[in-house]
Amino acid sequence: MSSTAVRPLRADAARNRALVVDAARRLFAERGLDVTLHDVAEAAGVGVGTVYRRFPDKDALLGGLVADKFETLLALADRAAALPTGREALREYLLGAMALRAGDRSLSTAVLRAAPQTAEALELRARLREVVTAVVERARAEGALREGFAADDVQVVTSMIGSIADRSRAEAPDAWRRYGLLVTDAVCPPAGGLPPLVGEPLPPPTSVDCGSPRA
Amino acid sequence: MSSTAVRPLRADAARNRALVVDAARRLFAERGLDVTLHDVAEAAGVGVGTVYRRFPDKDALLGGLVADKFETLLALADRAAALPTGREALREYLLGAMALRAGDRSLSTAVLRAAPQTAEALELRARLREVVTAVVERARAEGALREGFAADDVQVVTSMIGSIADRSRAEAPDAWRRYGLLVTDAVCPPAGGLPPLVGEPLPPPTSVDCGSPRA
Amino acid sequence: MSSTAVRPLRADAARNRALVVDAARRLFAERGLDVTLHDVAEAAGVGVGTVYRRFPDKDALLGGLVADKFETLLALADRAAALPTGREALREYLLGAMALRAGDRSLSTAVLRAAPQTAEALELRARLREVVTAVVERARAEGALREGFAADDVQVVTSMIGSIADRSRAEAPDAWRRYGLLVTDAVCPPAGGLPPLVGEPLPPPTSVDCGSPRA
Amino acid sequence: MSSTAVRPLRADAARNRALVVDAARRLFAERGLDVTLHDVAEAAGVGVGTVYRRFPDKDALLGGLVADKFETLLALADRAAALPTGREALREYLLGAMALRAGDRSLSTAVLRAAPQTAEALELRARLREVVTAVVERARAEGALREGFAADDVQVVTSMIGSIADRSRAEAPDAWRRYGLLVTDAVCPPAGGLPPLVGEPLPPPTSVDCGSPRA
DNA sequence: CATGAATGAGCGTTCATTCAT
DNA sequence: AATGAATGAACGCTCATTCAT
Repeated sequence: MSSTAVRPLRADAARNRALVVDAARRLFAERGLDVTLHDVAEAAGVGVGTVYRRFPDKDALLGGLVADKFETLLALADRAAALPTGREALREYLLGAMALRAGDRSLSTAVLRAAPQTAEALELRARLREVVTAVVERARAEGALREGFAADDVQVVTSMIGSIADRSRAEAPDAWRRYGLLVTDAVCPPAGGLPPLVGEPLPPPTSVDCGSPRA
Repeated sequence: MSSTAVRPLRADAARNRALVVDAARRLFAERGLDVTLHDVAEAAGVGVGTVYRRFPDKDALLGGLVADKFETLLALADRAAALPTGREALREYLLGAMALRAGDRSLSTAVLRAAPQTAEALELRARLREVVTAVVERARAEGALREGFAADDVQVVTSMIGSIADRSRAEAPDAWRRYGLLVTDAVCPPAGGLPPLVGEPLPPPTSVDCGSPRA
Repeated sequence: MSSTAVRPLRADAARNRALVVDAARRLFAERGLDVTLHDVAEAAGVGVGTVYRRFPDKDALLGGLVADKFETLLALADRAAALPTGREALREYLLGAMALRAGDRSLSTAVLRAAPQTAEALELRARLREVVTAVVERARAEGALREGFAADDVQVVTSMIGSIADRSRAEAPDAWRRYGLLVTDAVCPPAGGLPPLVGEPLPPPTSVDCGSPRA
Repeated sequence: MSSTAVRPLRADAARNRALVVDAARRLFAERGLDVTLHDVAEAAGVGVGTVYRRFPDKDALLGGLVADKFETLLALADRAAALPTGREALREYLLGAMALRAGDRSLSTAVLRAAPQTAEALELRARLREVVTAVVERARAEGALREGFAADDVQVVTSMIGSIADRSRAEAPDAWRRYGLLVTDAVCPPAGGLPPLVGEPLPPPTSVDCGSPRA
């Protein structure tokens, strides 16, 4: 059992690794994927070499963040699955996943091109998918689901809302909720009929439409 | 009226500008935002310097593409507005705008950061907004609109769908329609009740979610 | 005929290209192949980008120098071939090639790993080889050649002497001649019998032996 | 004698030094001078810090290898000196030294820039020189030596052949012998007259000539 | 005006060397 | 004394932008 256990990092190394990950998460969340590793290193207060010591390249760093994200989503899904009805569970998960996604730009802009093919990330993803599928099927069984909606659609609609959040994060970090609810209601309407939309429309930004601005 | 009229470009200058815009549109649509201006210049058959003479920087060039887009959208809106019911008109416009947006990667990924404060673009936008508002209000008057939905929400939901299209354009250029209809139905349900979703879910790409991949 | 003719470089471009080539030749000759292209650019008084505009990468620059070298060697071989006897011709070429090689470190240290597969260089090399083969065969016909020596051995012995020259260039730029003559005499002895070696031995440098020090 | 004796290293320190030297010799011989000190440390089973404790920098480590080499050469020279004639002895030593040199890339390519001013190395070198001088003088006395050839020329011609070996080690590790014999014959011809050259010419590598390729 | 040559900061990455543990 | 984490200058190379021709 001790053979595969990685030796724990030295105290200073662990601290620096955490600094790097924190800085990376923050910068990627704020500015998307075109932050440089020099930026990350500087924000973490370490040298570039230190970043490269922990992560073989930029994608590995991004991939590392992704694994964290999966863990958070899995915890969310487990909490949601514990709710009494499928409807509540699905709405809880959808809105929760959207909120997570809305809070972190890095995981959207382009990040995961080839990135996180780590065994860890893949396994977490598989487990997450199981839980989400169960939740979706419960909602379907209750007749609470838009006909034809599938478990794999969950990540798509989440992503969609994420792109809105990326646009408005700076001025109105919660503006995405108006659209998150619109879509959640479309997938799985609330028990008591559709309420009016919350909040205000996102004003036309600068142009007819726009994905996620960078830098 | 003559006071705002900029002096018309000389014939060859205008032709060059058009060459640049055409080339830029094509390249950005094909290859996303990381084409170099040398690529654009070469594709346009002009020197880089010529591109810079017409557009102060890369962003301005991207912005320049927007004006064209507005014209197309305006034509679409006019056609939609001619339909007999507000419901039909709004659904036509929404799905049409989504389709336009889905067909052009350049205008999504990161494009319009500061973008198109040209007088031309602003005026087109204003006119477009008027037509869309009229369409939305007709739908509202018919009771065909989700309560609280506003004209300014149109560009937001269009953009949302665009981000999905960006993700899947390469493998399944029409995959966005499944979600475009989901959202359109949420905004303005079809007359005969909700049909099942069309198509198949977009498979999870590499990760939990992802905005618009680049390059 | 004009279609394949490359358009002549603009005056400034040609001047800068020449500056780059001159600087590169000088630096490579002095310091071997580990000069950086920043060094070359600085020595040439241009920006790095300019170097990269003319030569796609470092190897291309090295390759360019190689073509020049072949031309010089070819001229030498033609001159040597015009001498009355094969013995004189071969000795002239050997000592001349050694001298050229001794004067330029760049073409030795490691340069031509993969480098000069340009059509130009290959053709020059082929022509050079023909002329050298003719010279070698004339010497063989005269009985002036060490038995078994082949035309392809010429470049090897030249290279050998070059490595000596690299060692002593700084202190005694002509010290290679002692060994160049030793080897030339071994390949093709002078008409009147072996004279004593010229010059003095290269003193043991720092160590038992040493190829070509770098930097 | 005790005054120059440095305090002996502690047993473990001495063992570590030996581990480092062994690993360095092996890696440099295999892969040339661009192995990193991390590679050396890892191969030695110690930390990089330990390497630096024993050798102030990379050059010093390379220099450290030289002392070993001198010991081997000294043993070779002693064996050669025991042969009955000066001619045999000199040829034995020359070809043996060339073979040693040909077998180890590390000691050639660039290695000994500032190298081995250790007392140990200097003393070994001095003793080696004495033995070699004696061998050379015996050959001279027998009339077996090219006129003017000096003991200090031995290391030069050895080095020369080494540079050839570096070029061909990968494909034909014994190709140097053709040239080693050519040079040995030029310095000290065999008793029965010059035989034809052995082997085949080294084919022109990629270019007219080339010292010691790296990596 | 159009051209494309020139620029140089900045990219991701490496590695000799230092120093806290 | 030994370790290996940390450092940061430097590498080859790119490309948005400027400016001489």
